[in-house]
Amino acid sequence: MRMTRLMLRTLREAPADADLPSHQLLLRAGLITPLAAGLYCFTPVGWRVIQRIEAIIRDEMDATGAQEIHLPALQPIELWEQTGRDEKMGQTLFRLSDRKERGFALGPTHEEAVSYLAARNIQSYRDLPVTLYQIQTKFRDETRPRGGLVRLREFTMKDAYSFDADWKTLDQSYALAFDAYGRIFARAGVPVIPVEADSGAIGGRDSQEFIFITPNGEDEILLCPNCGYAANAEKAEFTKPPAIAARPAPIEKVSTPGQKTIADLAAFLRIDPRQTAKAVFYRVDGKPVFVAIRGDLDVNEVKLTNALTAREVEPMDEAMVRASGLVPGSASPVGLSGMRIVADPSVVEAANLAAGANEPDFHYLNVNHGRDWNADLVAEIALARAGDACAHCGTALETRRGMEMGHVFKLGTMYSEAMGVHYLDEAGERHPVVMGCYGIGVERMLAASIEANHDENGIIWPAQLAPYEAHIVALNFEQVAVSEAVNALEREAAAAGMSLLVDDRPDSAGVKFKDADLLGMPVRLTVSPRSLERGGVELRQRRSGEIEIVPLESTLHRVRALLAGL
RNA sequence: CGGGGUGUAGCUCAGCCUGGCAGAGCGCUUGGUUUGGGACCAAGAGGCCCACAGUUCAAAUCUGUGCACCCCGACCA
Repeated sequence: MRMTRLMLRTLREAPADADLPSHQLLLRAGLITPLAAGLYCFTPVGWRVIQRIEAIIRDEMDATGAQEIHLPALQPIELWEQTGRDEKMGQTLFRLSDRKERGFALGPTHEEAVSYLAARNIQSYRDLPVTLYQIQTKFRDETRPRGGLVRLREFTMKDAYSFDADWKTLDQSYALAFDAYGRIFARAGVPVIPVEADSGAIGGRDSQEFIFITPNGEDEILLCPNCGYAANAEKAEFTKPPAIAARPAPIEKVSTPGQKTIADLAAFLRIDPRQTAKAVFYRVDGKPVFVAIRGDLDVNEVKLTNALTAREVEPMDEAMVRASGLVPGSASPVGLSGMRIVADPSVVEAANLAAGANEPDFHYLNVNHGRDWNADLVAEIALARAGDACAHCGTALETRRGMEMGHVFKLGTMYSEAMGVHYLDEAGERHPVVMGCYGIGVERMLAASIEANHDENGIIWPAQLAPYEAHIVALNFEQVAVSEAVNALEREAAAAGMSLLVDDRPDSAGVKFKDADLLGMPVRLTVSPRSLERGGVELRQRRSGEIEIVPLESTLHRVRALLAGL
């Protein structure tokens, strides 16, 4: 492709509203153009990269025996009502209606649709196992799109779904997908680590995320430097610091003027925060819930949501706090009525805790669960933090930020039961199919690859993502010797199925070199009177900056050899 | 949805406080000189100053209300 024909506009400066390096470079290199929040147009060069990513995904998915399909993005709302997810997805689901006022939704994911398809094509154990996948547009009315291509409202997802006769063979299907993911991300130049994750709105049992560790990520990951345990903060297990042992003593009310936070209270009473009970209030699906946890710990809202099998958990607003008769800063589970009390085991097992007295400026000492108050539900709801002990080996956990690149779930039978995906076994008995699902965000992968592969001058494409295999910078293109050399390279590349980007613009050398660095092709070939005089073409590797002069005849051969090694 | 920020040329931004002709650099067009790291000269094109309402003789500027976009938190690939 010649740049004089290519629709591409590079920018010297990054638009002011771009923060992430990937977002800035995508805009500066002219790969995308914003249309609205969370919506981007892809230019010819940008789209080529998307297609390269999709090609890698297809290659690796096909290699596992998965079969590509295509499902509609536009779906009748009844499909979502069948699994109850029209409710569960809430505002995230884009809804619309047709001319006859029939309700539709734009698919944010495709478990329902694929189950519909599977139910009509899978009948016998002989049809199993099977894994289906598609690369398709998803629509999510995100509360906050962000980071350029990191979080979009319309995006492309590779979503795969496995169908098995039982959990044992699901494990095999899951392992196949898991291994394929490792290869896909490696080929795209995105280093990832698998971490344990919560399964969220998709549901199911085991689930793991492939996380690209980057300070620009949205997720918090806890890592054990010793045993390698890795989990999303919302899921992470840890060993809590032990409670301070004590024999139950009589409850006692004390004056604590102005002491509202745990830190204040502990300092005022000269006790360890572990000897206090913390009260946090939540609005759970519209109802007030009182949550008690030991003072040195924090509540993990995802764990809380799961423990309550709730749809929505949010901090209680002030109006509800007041209406509930709670005294912020001195709230107490003792004598509390009118709302559910959820407690972390830490606060149930500890003795003689300091807790609020539900009266401003007063706290109780020696509060004991089972004697002074009772929880309606005791569940592990503590949030793991940096420095907490690894549940497996006791080493202090570390935290990192990360970007979720892919997510794999063992769904089990929840969708197959709701959608009627059954098979008959050898004995003629009917069973729900056991499902798994596996997703990758295509645009996010592009963003992550740039995050992982760039320098101050621009993008450095991994060989398999590069929109063109080499970037020819032609200087003095009007000179016959130069244009003939370029023509020869183009003819040879076409015959060999290689793609070249040829800068045949009349601009100055500096402009062309800057653009070549910005656009980031792994190999730059400079063809100029000077290079020809020196014996051919100047070949420069984008990542290393290494330069060599190669004879014209062997240039593409050399390029191929280099790309194979990248 | 809560908190913060920003809306002026394709991009980066001045101008706004203290109301009075719409600005600069880059980019774009034309002509010329250049051609190994964002060259130079000359001449141009390009604006509903986010929208609406108000105050005023007069509004990019002051007031109000919306809207859009970005960033931080609750959701997800």
